Amino acid sequence: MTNGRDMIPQKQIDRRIQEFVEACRAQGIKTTNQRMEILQELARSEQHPDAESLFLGVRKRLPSLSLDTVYRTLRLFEERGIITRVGSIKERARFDANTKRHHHFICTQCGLISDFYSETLDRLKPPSEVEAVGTTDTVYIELRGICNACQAQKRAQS
Amino acid sequence: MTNGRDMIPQKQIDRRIQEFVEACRAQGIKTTNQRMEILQELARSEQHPDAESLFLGVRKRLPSLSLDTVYRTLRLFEERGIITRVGSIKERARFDANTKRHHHFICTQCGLISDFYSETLDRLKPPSEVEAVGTTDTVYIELRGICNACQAQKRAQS
DNA sequence: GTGCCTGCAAACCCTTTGCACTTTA
DNA sequence: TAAAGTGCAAAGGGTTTGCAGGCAC
Repeated sequence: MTNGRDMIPQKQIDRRIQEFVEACRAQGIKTTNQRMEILQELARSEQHPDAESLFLGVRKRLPSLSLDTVYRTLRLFEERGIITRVGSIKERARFDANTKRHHHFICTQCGLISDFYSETLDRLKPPSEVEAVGTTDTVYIELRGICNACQAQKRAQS
Repeated sequence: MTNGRDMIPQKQIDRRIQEFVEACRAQGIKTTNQRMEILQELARSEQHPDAESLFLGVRKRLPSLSLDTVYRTLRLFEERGIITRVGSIKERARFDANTKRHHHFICTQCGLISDFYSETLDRLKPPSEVEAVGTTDTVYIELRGICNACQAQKRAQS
């Protein structure tokens, strides 16, 4: 592998793998070859790859790997907080006809989406260092949490 | 239809429809019954509905409506800036092994995702009015724009 | 009347799942 | 060796598309 701009220092990756092995021990997850390689492939990239890219990359070293193992592994890692998913919680597409500038609160439990308005957030400027990467058109902000209804329900259950 | 809490004043909807008709005239889009009804259904709701909910709602008034017309209409409206989609630009899931607190810049043209760090953004607090809806766990921020490579390419073309 | 729009049905793509076999601890 | 993990193939769910007829302009 060449030292292209999408490379993370090997030292950092080793530390990440070390953390991972410990996390697995602590959580009772088996540290299989497949999982190690998938995590390493992800940790090594700065491209925020999708399941298929990871699959293609890891398969060079592990030709028997199957795509569904990649999906299963990523889901497992995400559930355990070992990795994160970029962007919104994936669900079906939802739409909005509100043309006034606004932001969303999203309940991670029931999926409620609620509009709110905030001049402070509207005025938020992207940090200048981002200019090195590109020009920002919009600052998308999403508050994620638990709505009052879901909280009340939780309290009632306990 | 009852006056539940998910209702938007009819006056506001009428204004929205009026805007829509004008936008269609201006852009040379036909104002069909289906489109009017779909937009009205969306404008009337505060639930940020998905394609299927809209389909079920509109079908009460337009029984011949098909689900793919709803999809086509929503896509058209979105392209023309008449409505917006909640959450990230929908594409396949992409993952991240970076465990340091960070944010993303996303190029809306090529899909590049780039990490950046900002203490200002890390410290951002949700506006207090959101407490009326629920408790915020995380503030998700995404900068959307055009990366330098895509800009250079655009310039080269013109 | 012309060309955009619609409904229908089938295709599509990403992701998930059931099952039998394999591997890890 | 017991339980967890894997590969395979097939299903699943949301979304898109090709086509023939229908409708707005």
